[in-house]
Amino acid sequence: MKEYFIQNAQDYVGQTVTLKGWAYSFRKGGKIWFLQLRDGTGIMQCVVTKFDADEASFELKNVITQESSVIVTGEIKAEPRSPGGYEMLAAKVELVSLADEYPISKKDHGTDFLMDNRHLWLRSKRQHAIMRIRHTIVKAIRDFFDDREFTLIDTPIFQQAATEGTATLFSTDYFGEKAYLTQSGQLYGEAGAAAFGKIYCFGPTFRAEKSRTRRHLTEFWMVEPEMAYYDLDMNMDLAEEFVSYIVAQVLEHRQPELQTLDRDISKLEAVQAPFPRISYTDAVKVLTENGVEFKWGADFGATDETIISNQFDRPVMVHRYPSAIKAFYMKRDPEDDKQAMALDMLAPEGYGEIIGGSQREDDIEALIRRIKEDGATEEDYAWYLDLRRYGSFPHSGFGLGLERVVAWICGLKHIRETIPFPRTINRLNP
RNA sequence: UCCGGAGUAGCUCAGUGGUAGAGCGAGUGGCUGUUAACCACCAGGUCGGGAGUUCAAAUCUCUCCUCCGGAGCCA
Repeated sequence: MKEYFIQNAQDYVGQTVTLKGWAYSFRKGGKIWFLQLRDGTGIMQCVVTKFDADEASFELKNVITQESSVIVTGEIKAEPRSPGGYEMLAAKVELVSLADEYPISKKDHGTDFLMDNRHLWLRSKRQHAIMRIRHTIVKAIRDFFDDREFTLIDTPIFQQAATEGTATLFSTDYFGEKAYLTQSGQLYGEAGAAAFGKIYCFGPTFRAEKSRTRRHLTEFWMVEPEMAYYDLDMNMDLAEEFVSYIVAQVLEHRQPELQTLDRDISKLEAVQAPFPRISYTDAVKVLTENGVEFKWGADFGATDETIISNQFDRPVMVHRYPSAIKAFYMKRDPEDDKQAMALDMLAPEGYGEIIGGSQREDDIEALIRRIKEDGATEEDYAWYLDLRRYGSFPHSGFGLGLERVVAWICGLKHIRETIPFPRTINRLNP
């Protein structure tokens, strides 16, 4: 059976087709009514008149409600007066199911109300645009790595130990044993890199931090590539190529959606490699020059990140952070032990950190020393240390937070709109 | 955890001691080109919960709850 979708309307001009969807909105007149039909791919204006449609179809105007499911058959025409440029002259409108009074009207609603109705809110134009851009970003991520000799290695969500030791994790009972929901797949990714050379994992990540800001979710998606024989510079080369590719793909495939969101396209078009790279030490100078009192050794706060990223029109990579504020597995700078071979990528326009990564420590003695400094034991990291014991190798990787990238590319004020069903400190439902 | 803000009709809000309000949405009627349509009519309230002050509390006081924003922490 032939299926017809609204997004392909230009191919149907002059044809009589059947569209299946929901009544997004309508205007009712005495002898004519307009039905905006939503089918998940787009919105089609259907014109139902007393003369062109059968009587039962026309009289539906007296009963149909917003979001009722309907099947409409009619001829597609190019029509400049229609919002989408095309419209259907309906011959038949079949009511599949009459909807109860729909909670979401076209007027303003508060975010909390909309989030309580997130399962319905997803039907709206704006949310539709965001989710389709998210989809394109996910596809770009997979295509990018799949086209560059990376192998997908899925890493476990239940983990026995924290990856970085600092963050608060969700714990759960695992048949009498304590297990944590993953904070990162990286350690497993390193095992993958030793087996396959270049790998990536891409899945949900959990943080139990009681963060309450527009940049935080308790459950979010992270993609983490890990590359054998990559040093910090190669890591940064890959990261900038990766992010420029994602932005380019969205610009190529999602112009209407960006327009729906009123996104300033020129800001995205500026995102071209190479990205500026500055050391942590230079970033501190930038802060000092901007009147911020900042001591070398501290971590950047949200406003510090904004000041740094505002110096540039594209993402900036800050590298060589103080080792004291970075994780134990990051390689130390051979030229200065106080610095770790870490990199953070800060998105423009104040969207903050979208990538965190590093060259990994490949010296087993240095690694053991740091594990002990953190109060852990060699046994805790037995299998991880094996990776250094059996053919240690220089390697690097990074993690990119999907939702922050979606928020940035879509120009959203809050990260909670970037994922279909956000999980935040105060939201577990719907 | 800390700091700040909010809670009144289905929704968005106004209402600072004296009879509970508006717009939108719902309902009814009208309209052959609507784009958040328009016109007319109409229904709709535990003012977040509890306690207190007062002749009188949505309004003042105390307390609890819920939500929002920010800090910290992070992608």
